[in-house]
Amino acid sequence: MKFEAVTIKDIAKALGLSTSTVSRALRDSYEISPETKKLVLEYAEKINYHPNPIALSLKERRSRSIGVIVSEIANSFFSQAIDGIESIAYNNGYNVIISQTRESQEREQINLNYLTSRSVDGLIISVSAETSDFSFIKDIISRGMPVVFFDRVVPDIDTHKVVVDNYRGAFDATRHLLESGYRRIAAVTNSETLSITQDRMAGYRAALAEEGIAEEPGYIRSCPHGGLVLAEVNTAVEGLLAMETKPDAILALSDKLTTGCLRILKNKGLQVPRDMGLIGFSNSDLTELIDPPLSIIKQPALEMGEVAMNSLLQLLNSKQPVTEFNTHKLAPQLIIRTSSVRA
Amino acid sequence: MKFEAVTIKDIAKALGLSTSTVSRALRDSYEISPETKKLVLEYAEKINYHPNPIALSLKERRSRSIGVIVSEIANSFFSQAIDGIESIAYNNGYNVIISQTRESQEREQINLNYLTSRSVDGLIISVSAETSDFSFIKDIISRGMPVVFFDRVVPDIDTHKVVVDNYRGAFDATRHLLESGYRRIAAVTNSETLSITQDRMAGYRAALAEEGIAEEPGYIRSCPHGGLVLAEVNTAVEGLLAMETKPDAILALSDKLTTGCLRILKNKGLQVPRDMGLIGFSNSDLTELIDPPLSIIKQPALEMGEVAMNSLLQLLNSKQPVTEFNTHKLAPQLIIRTSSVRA
DNA sequence: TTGTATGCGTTATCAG
DNA sequence: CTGATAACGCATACAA
Repeated sequence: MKFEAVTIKDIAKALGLSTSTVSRALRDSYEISPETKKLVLEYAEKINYHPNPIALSLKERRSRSIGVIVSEIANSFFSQAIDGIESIAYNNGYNVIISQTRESQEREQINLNYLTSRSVDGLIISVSAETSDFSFIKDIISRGMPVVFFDRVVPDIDTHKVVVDNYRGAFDATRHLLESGYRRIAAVTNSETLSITQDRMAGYRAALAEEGIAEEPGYIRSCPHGGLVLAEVNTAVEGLLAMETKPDAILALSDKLTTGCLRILKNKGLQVPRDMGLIGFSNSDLTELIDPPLSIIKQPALEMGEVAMNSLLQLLNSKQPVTEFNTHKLAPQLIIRTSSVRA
Repeated sequence: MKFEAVTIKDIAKALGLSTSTVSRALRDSYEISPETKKLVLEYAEKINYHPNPIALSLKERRSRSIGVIVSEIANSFFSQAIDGIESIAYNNGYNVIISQTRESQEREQINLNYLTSRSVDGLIISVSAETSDFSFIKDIISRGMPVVFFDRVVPDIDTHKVVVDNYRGAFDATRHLLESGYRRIAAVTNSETLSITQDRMAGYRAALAEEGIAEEPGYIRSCPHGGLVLAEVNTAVEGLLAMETKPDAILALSDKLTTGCLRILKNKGLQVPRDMGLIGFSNSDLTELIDPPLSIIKQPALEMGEVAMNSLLQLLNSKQPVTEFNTHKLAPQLIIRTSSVRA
């Protein structure tokens, strides 16, 4: 017994009307008599009629669903952002289809392909760490698919973007470390190709430069898969600790990297910030409960999701092709929790 | 410029063939000549043809997408479960549409209604805390919609279910507290109507009974919205602390409740487990980094999601109506991290 | 005010 | 081997 829904035909047959009359009655068309309308509406209600959205999609050439592509759902930042996206989507009658790339360019391509041919009406994308070839995304945009980037954006693609001020976040955090007395500040970074990595590194460098501190290349350790592969983080931190002049603090450039660094330091018996300064981007909900509480740079993930979805709605609802695009740059929250006095 | 996809018609026209021939060539039908096939396939490739899945859905009466209904996406347990669901779905060519209820029965109804009106081939549901009337879910199942429950199941609805052994989890945790010397163990619980709450409370009670400890009603504090509303948790914990014979330990029955209790205790200057024992269900990723590390009952969320999706696939792929249903009961992981010696 | 015919993109059935 | 036609469920231009 398959899930068989009632169709307009069933109503028409039962009431001795034509499908078009029923259709119009259901849509409350002005050209249907009140009696017929009442008849149809009541019967539809009674047999629990719901229009088939697939048929509607085929007709209207839109599905009222949007696709979301992130690297990993089970990540505080992304799940909070998806929460925000879903809220706005729900309020506007859109379904949200999610898919994850696990930082793989190939999966990104496949998902993109799948979703666009799946006739989603629009896409919200945070690109994968591995992706270097954006021609495919460019292509679907140029073919008229509304796309909004969030978090990991592609600078030279012209469309709505939603980010935090990554430069400022990293700058402020680095400066805070400097003000706390740290001088040898290392950076554990995400894939270098990501916009967010570049912006954050720029902030890091600027803060150091401002203090007249020369950049020490050995202090910059990149994790191409952004901490998704824990071994990468391990290598990075071990590398730092093995240096002759060890850094005295670490700036971690993503959620996973922050908790990864913290975990590794702890495993080695090093306490933060007593033995090593640490501050990083994070949206985990327990950083305040760590003892001593961890200082973090927090992104307004929920709000970013909401803004992204609202931006997408704007694209979806505009009849004219949109040519002016916004880059929404929200403020990151620098949350200082540890005593600022250096050990 | 709308996103216009290439259709079979375009290929047919360009190649001077009929749509049926093109369709068959694309599906590699045996009745098409190799030359024609080659011609069609190459051209399709060239112009980047992809079949319109909406048209296919209409024809095949299935959408190759499934719906997931949870109370909140931005929750470690659920986001990990969704991760697992998406992985299996992806491997099997299904899209995942997520929606959240925020523990509201009304939103659950609306989402259910929206998803079932044919746009989804099956559903994976974790019911909302508020829901008491399950007739609607019963109804859609009886009408043939494949449904799998996970985590929060409805006991008297007959379908596949995926849970952890909640009884055992709570039982073991409570016994651990008892073995550590705690005697006045309180329980901060989720909505009483939830299956998981009942099972966990049964485990809690059994462990106490085994030790000959009488149940103290004042020690059981319920949070109808499962910690989604922080004030609820606050009231619960404050209530416990205000009692003349305060409890010496707390069993927290959900993710949000565990971190909620911890946060509140900390805010009051009470340290766990020195001043108050605490153990609870949690899937947060930082519990090991708290100092002293927090003991938790962890659910294999990712695996639960995978099992749920696999169960749903079984329903989706069976031609016969399924009459035998499994309840997959996975083992919760009791992770003891704090020193077991009572203060 | 209501009914008939057409099309959205695809495949299955039936002809040729 | 290939083509014309109907059907999936719905909305709408066109008839009546």
